[in-house]
Amino acid sequence: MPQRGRPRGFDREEALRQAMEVFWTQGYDNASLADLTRAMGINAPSLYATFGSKEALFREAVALYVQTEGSGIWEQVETAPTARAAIAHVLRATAEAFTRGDTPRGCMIVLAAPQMQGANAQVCDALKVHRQANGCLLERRLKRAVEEGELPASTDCRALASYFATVQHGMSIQARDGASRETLLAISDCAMSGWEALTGASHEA
Amino acid sequence: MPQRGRPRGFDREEALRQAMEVFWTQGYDNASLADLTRAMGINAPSLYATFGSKEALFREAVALYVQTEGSGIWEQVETAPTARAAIAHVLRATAEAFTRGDTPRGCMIVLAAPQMQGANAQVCDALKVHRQANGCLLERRLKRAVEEGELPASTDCRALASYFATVQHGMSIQARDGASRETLLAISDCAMSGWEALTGASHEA
DNA sequence: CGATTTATATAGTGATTGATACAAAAACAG
DNA sequence: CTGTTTTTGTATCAATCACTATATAAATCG
Repeated sequence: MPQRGRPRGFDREEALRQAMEVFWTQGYDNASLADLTRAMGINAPSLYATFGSKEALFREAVALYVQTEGSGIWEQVETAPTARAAIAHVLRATAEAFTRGDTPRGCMIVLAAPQMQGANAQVCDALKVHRQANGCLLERRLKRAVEEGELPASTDCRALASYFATVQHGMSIQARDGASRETLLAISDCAMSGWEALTGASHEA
Repeated sequence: MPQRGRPRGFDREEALRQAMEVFWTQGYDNASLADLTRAMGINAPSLYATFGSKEALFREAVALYVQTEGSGIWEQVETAPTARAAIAHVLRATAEAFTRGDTPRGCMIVLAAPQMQGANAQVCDALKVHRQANGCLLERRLKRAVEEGELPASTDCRALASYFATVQHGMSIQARDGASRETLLAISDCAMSGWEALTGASHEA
C-alpha cells in the first residue's frame, strides 16, 4: 500500500530546495510564508501538511544545506593527509562555494539568523550549534595532527580552530558584500600563510 | 526663540541610545516598533515626530554606534606609528569591545541586517557601506606603510586589508556565539602572528 | 459503482507589523 | 485671559504576519 489518497502534486525535495534558497538569501525572519509558497510553487496548506511549520521547514532546509552545500567544504577535514591540507581545503572550498554564481553568496548557517534575542532564539541557537560543530571539527583535526606528530605538542589547538573558524565566518560577510572569488582566495591564502608562525612547524612543507 | 510649543518630555540622545541597543541585540527586522518604544520609554507618535520612521531611526542609531562604539576600534588606525601596530590595535580593541559585558556582543554593523534581498535592501546596503569603509581605511593605512618603507613595495595591500577585515567581521559571529575575551584575543594574536609571512617584513619588530 | 483517504485551493483566522488621526496637554506670544 | 505651537497619550489605520477551517479534487479500496 504505497499510497492511499490523492497523490502529492509537487516534488517534496525540490520544494524544500526552493525553500532553502529563500531562507539562504532572505534569512529566517525576512522570508515570509508568501515568499516561501511562491518560490515552492505550492499553497500554505500544502506547506504545513508536508513540513509542519515555518520553523520545521527551516530546520529541514538547514539540514539540506549542511548535507549539500556544506559537505563540499567540510567533508575532507578528516580524510585530508595533514591538518594543514585539511584547513587549506576548507578555506579554498569556502571561497569557491561562496562565489558559485548560481547560489546565494555566503553561508546560510552564518547569515540566516544572527540575532540571538527576540522571537526566534531557538532558530538562532540551532544555527549556533552547527557553527560550533565546525569549530570542534577543526579542533579535533588539529589535536589529531599533534598526536600524529604533524604539529608540536605545544600547539594551542583550541585557539587555532577558533581562528580559522573566524576567518571562515568572516568570509560570509565579505561574500555578501560582493567580494570576488579571487579576493576570497587571497584571503584564504593570507590566513594560511601564517601557518608556520602559528604552529611552530616551520620544517613542514 | 528656543522653543515655542510644549517641550519634549524625554531626552532625545538617551532615547536614541536605547534604540541603538535594541537594534544592536535584535537586528533591524526583529526589532519591532513595540520593542523600540518600550525600550525608549516613549509612544509611537513621539518616535515618529522625533526620528521620522523606523528606518531613519535605525540610520541615526548606526551613526551613533559608529561614533561611540566603533571609534575605540578604528580611531587609532591613522595615528598608530606603524601599520602593524594599527591593525594589532584594531583586533585587540575588537576583542575587548565585543566582550564588554554591559553592551551586546559583536558588531552592530555586521550583525544587524545581513540580508541583502528582501524588504530592507537599503538598510543592509547602508551597513555594507560602513563595512567597506573600514576595509578601505585598512588598505589606505597599509599603502601608507609601503610609502613610508615599513612594508615592501610588493605588498598586496588590498588582499591584506580584506584579510584583516574578514577576521574582524568573523569575530562578531564568534562573540555572538559566546566566545570569551580570552578566545577573541587569542584569535587576534593568531591573525597577527602571520604578519612577517604576510608582508615579507621579517626584519621588522 | 460507493466509501475512504489524502492533497489541494479558497478563504479567512486572530495577532502583529509599521505608521497615523485625533484631541487633550503644556509651553509660549500677545 | 485668548490664540498658537508643539508634544503627548489613546486609539486605530490598512497591511502583513504565521497559520488553519472548510470544502472540493483525485487517488485507492471493496
